[in-house]
Amino acid sequence: MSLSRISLHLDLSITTVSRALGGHADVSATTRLRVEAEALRIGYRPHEGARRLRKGRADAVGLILPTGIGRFDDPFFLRLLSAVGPALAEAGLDLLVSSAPPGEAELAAYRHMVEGRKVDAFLLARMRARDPRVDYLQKEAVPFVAHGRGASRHPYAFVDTDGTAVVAQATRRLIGFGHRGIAFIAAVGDLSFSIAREAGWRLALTEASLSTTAIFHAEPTEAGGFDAMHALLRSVTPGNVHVSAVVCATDRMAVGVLHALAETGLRAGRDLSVIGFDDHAFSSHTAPPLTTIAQPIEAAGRRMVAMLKQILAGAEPKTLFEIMPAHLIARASDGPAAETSRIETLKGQTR
Amino acid sequence: MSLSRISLHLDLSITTVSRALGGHADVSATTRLRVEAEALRIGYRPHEGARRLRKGRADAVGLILPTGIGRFDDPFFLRLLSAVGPALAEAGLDLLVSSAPPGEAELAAYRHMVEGRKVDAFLLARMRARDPRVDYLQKEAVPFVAHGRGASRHPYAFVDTDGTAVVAQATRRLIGFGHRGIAFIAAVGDLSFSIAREAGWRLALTEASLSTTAIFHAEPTEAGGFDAMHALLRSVTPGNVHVSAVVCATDRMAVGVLHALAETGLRAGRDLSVIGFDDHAFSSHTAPPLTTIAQPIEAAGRRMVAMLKQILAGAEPKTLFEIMPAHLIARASDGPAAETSRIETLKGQTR
DNA sequence: TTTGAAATCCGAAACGTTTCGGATAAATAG
DNA sequence: CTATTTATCCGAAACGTTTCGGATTTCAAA
Repeated sequence: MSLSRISLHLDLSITTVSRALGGHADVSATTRLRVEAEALRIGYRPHEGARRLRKGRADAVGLILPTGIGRFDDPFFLRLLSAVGPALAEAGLDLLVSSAPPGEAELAAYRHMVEGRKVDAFLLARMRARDPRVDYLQKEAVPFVAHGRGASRHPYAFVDTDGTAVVAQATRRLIGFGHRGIAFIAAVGDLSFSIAREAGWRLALTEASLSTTAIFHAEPTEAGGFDAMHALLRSVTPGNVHVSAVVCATDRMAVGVLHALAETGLRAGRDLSVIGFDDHAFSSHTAPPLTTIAQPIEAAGRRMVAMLKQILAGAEPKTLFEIMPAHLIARASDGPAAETSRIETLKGQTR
Repeated sequence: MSLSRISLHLDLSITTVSRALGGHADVSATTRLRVEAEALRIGYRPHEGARRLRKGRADAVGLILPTGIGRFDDPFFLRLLSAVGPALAEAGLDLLVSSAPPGEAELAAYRHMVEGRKVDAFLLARMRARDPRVDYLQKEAVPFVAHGRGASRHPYAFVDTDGTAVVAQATRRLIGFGHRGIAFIAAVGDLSFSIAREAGWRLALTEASLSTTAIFHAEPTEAGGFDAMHALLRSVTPGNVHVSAVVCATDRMAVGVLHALAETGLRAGRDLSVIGFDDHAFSSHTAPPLTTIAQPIEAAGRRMVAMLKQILAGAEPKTLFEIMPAHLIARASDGPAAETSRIETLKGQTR
């Protein structure tokens, strides 16, 4: 109804109008101008459905948010979304979003989009070490770009933060402060970001010949960090490592740690050093303000879109990857180690 | 290529296959079964583009995230998205997401989806009192359901939280605690949720013949709350109202208030009562845990989708609305008023 | 037996786009 | 002046679906 409107009005064929708008060479400059003017005048927009039907692609990409405990309101995704949205729009790609808890429902959501030919490609976030999503998408040969990387049989396109390097750096900072017992609170599951960050902690500790036994696992939420800190406090008994610092896999966990600490009367930054990861908006407003690590989420999102465009244009996914640096933001939740472990003395006091 | 595959294999016409799958009455039970079996066998999925082209609708709804300072990583949107995603999927509707800062770019994003016929309807969040989005969509006759409501010439479908009632209740609680100077920290701009909440504060205060002059405006972020609290502290001079409690338009602002308070040495809950709104995940882990108000975001999202289905089925938008109750969650950031304003004594001390 | 209705099926057109393979006219080369 | 290239244009088909308006067969009512 629409290309034909222009063609009727200008007394041209539909073909010519289409090719004029498409920027093909076999239409004269003057007709192209006429067509463009008329298209503008009537506010012409190609019908997406028709174009997709004809061209066989959807010009859309899918993103499925992992919901479920601890994942469904992580600021990470919103930051990623708001970076990815405009970048995609500029590339003429639509973004189809759905959400599903990891597991069968999640794969069903991916299948739904793939089989309905709703999207040409996917953006994947929150990678897991062994990720069934990449197995599925590679089997179906639908392209994707991941944020994070796991241990996959076949390589894929990804952008990742160098969590290992920066957490090692943060841990060395704690060692430099004189801390000798440094715990890590990891996320449960095989979330690749947590694994990488844990590796950094482990690296710095073994470099300095310190123990890596003080590791705790919890949901990557405030409540998870809270529980993990309680477990840590319970686990400290004479003979164990004297933990005086904690690095957390995420800021949200660090907030829970701070809370658990405040409950006991211990002062974060003085009695126990705490470092987080993500530098979310609330992290500079905790008590005390959280020393944490900032990762370039928005830049990563834009880079992912750029890669996607390359893949859609025929580039080989395995050649596309980028590891972005993150940097430490020193605030007030860490500092020099006290001479004696405050946790120990606390233990002695309370029964 | 696909309906025809089935029709060839079963020696039926494409028409019959289509109507069998479509559940029409003019196809015998036995053929319907045969068709369904074959469809299942080859994993048939209708081509979305073709269907859209033919039926003239997109079977998709749009949601444009308001980005920009203070908005781009609000947990609210993620919670809304994760509720709305599965509900929409179940209704056979796709969700197209983009993001744009309020203003010209935002309207352009809406136009992009409308004019490309990418969506049949919209979900609107973060309503403003005078919202150019509703003007545009009503002018174009594109259906939508909003979360929140503003002052619009023509009524529209919405679900909203009864922010006024519950904030009034919270304010009365503070009055019951003996507070007489109760400030409100509102969000800048004409965000309808903030206006409604402010009205509740105003209502309870005038009921009790108390002053409503202590109102501050800031970005609805942690930093905004932090700044507003500083402004509040500065504004307290002998002769002014003695503020001993603050109700914040959002939890994120309350976090900033708590931070500013901690900096001065004042204790929230004892020296100054603070109440937030939203009950985000971090709110039970602040220091002290935040007394706040929980609103049913997920239920609201599902209700919005239900309304959308009704509108798409022909219901009149102005008949569809629901105001959902919110409830107060008492934690530790508020409590009885001290005899003398702690802020006053602080003022006296510091120079 | 005839007639009409009911049940079941199907051909063809249409949705709006892109593209293949020419067609026509003008310009250039021989 | 003819032959060939070049510049523009266009008809028709195709993408996969739904639906309109019959067509055919079957069956019961008259």
